[in-house]
Amino acid sequence: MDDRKWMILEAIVREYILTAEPVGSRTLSRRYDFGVSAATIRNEMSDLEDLGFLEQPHTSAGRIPSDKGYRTFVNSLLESGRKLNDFTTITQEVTSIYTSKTNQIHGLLEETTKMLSKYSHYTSISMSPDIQQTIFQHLQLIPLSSKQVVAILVTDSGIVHNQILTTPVTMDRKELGQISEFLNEKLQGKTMQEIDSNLMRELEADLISRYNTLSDIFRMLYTDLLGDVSRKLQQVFLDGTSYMMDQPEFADINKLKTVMSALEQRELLYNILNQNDQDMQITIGQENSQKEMQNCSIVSATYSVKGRPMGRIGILGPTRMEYGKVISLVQFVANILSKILSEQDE
Amino acid sequence: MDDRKWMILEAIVREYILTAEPVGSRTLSRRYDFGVSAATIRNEMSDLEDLGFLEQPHTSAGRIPSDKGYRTFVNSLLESGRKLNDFTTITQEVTSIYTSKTNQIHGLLEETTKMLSKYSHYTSISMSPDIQQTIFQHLQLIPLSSKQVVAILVTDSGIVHNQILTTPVTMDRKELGQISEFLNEKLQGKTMQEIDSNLMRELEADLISRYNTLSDIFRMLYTDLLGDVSRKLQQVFLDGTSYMMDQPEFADINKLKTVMSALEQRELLYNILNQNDQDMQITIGQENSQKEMQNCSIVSATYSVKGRPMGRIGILGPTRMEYGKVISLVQFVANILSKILSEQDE
DNA sequence: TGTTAGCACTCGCTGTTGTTGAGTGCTAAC
DNA sequence: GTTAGCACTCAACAACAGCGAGTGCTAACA
Repeated sequence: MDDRKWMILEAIVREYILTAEPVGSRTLSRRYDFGVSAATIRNEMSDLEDLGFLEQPHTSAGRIPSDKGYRTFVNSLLESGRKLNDFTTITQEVTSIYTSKTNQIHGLLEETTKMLSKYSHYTSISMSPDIQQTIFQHLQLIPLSSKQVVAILVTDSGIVHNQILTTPVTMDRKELGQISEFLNEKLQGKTMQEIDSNLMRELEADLISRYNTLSDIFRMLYTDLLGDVSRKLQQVFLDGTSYMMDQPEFADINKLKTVMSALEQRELLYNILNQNDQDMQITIGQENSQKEMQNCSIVSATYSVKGRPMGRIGILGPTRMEYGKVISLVQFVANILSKILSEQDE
Repeated sequence: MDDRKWMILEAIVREYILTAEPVGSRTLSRRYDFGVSAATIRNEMSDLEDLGFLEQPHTSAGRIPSDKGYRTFVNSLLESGRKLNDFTTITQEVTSIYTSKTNQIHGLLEETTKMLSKYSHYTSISMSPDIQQTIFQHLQLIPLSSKQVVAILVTDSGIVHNQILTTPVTMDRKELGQISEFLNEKLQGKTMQEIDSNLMRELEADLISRYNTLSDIFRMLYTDLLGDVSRKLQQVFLDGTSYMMDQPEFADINKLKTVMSALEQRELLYNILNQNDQDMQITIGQENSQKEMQNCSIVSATYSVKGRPMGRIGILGPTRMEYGKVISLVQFVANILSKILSEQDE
């Protein structure tokens, strides 16, 4: 793959991203100056097709990039390392939106999703922190009625979960206080991941020996709040789905429906956002494990609190996506979000 | 408007809802037996058009119902009072879905929305309770770090809100305990609506005189959690948006986009669901105050806890909607939901 | 050997035209 | 008041031609 081929491929990708029309050799030679004629470009394009970087919708049309073509383009973007797009101009705006928001992580993520859509004109997704990665901070049990207890779990980075537990027997305030005090002492500083069934069994035994009392609520706490319920509690935020309809590739209502239906399934969203756990993750077309999404690309990044990765935010669009712009934006917003979250946790 | 006209109008509405094709006089006379010829029907249809119940897409097409036509049809459905559609067959399924769910209202509403879509094949919406209508039950302040406090508000019917407050000065556990104990005593049993700025000012004075201490956190509690933040805290659940794409009236991607964009605006969803506060509310086409929604109809009903209306659930579709089925379903689900919510609150 | 001009060919897109058929309104007879 | 008959309308569909952007191939050129 020589230099000229590379330049032509890049030009075709850029041109197609811009126009959404198959790119022909003449158009290309008119708009770009490669110092060779259309005929030469034609030969190069034919080669590029043989190599799998381009595709031809039909014989007498121009070429469009294949997934492999986009992939090469994107890799080169990433390797080049130069500033792709400059979003520092909106720093002010973004931070002001963030700080105006309640300092609850869900509110921040909701705003994040909105902003990603607003600035990219693509559909965007955020995912609330994987609770397993967070650190236990505080547990509080509040009696609500004779048989109902609200359990409040606070982990670091401002995540608060609550759960109503209905106990078979009446619990008095003192018992509840004992249990929560006990757990607060034992679980302090542990990551939620470390709080597994083994640990809880130990603690249960310990609790019985200490207070000579055993309660169902202890087990309920584990199954409903502390245990591996992370997936259940992880929220997905979605915005800008209607931007999908601006894309000519989704003019066909059936293609559109395939994608839109997929976007309604939380589990599926979770999967497309977590294909691997690289910090910056770009999935192009067929690379996507979810077949409903194989006409789409997803650019996502992790956000973190004090260096610990917590969740992902991302942008979803057709494979013909403005990768340069989108990658910069996602990276930029993920950085600010991480900064805000880390600061506020102090 | 004589009996025969009425029968013809009803037949046209039913036929059009079924086929989505303009209904002609011959089709009608073939499928229904009015005992008169197509020509007579033709005359009647012409009259119905003059009266504003029907419309003609173009000269040589059949007629379709106007909004007024649908309205008449729907009113008669409601007045007739007879069982429109029987959904009792799915009672089992619905209750089992509900009881399998965590007894948190948000989880229930999420499931409700999913079910409404699943059984109706239309887009559906739910709205979490208007916190103003709920009754204060408990407030808890948990110190998180030296300057951060988690405020937990529990109101009746299992609604728990939490909010992280960042105080300018360090609060000790005792002070927090005093404030929450004080407020719990004073606010017990009040509806959130009653907790207004006047009451809070009184309480603030009272608190100062009692403990000779004043804290910013008191005011923050009001502005961020107790005060008129109901709209902010009210969540909207949406599901089945992709069913919109099955409707031939939205084959035009621009019409579709208008509606889908509207569905992304929470404020707007709130408005369309709360056009008035009748228990069962049906808004047809142009009756809708939101112009983006004037190609749509919305059928919604309140759900309540122990007779107190809390929020709404609803179904949204094209004006050519299966009103009979949808009305029954919404009513049915709202009833079960109310029952579950009222029981669980005991 | 790589590059280029020329040329025949392909094929989706667009616009025209004709046909079909469901539907209408009107009129006159029942 | 009802109905049969009839001329008329008009969207939808299919067939067809012309256009134009694009291709691959060939032969000539540096």
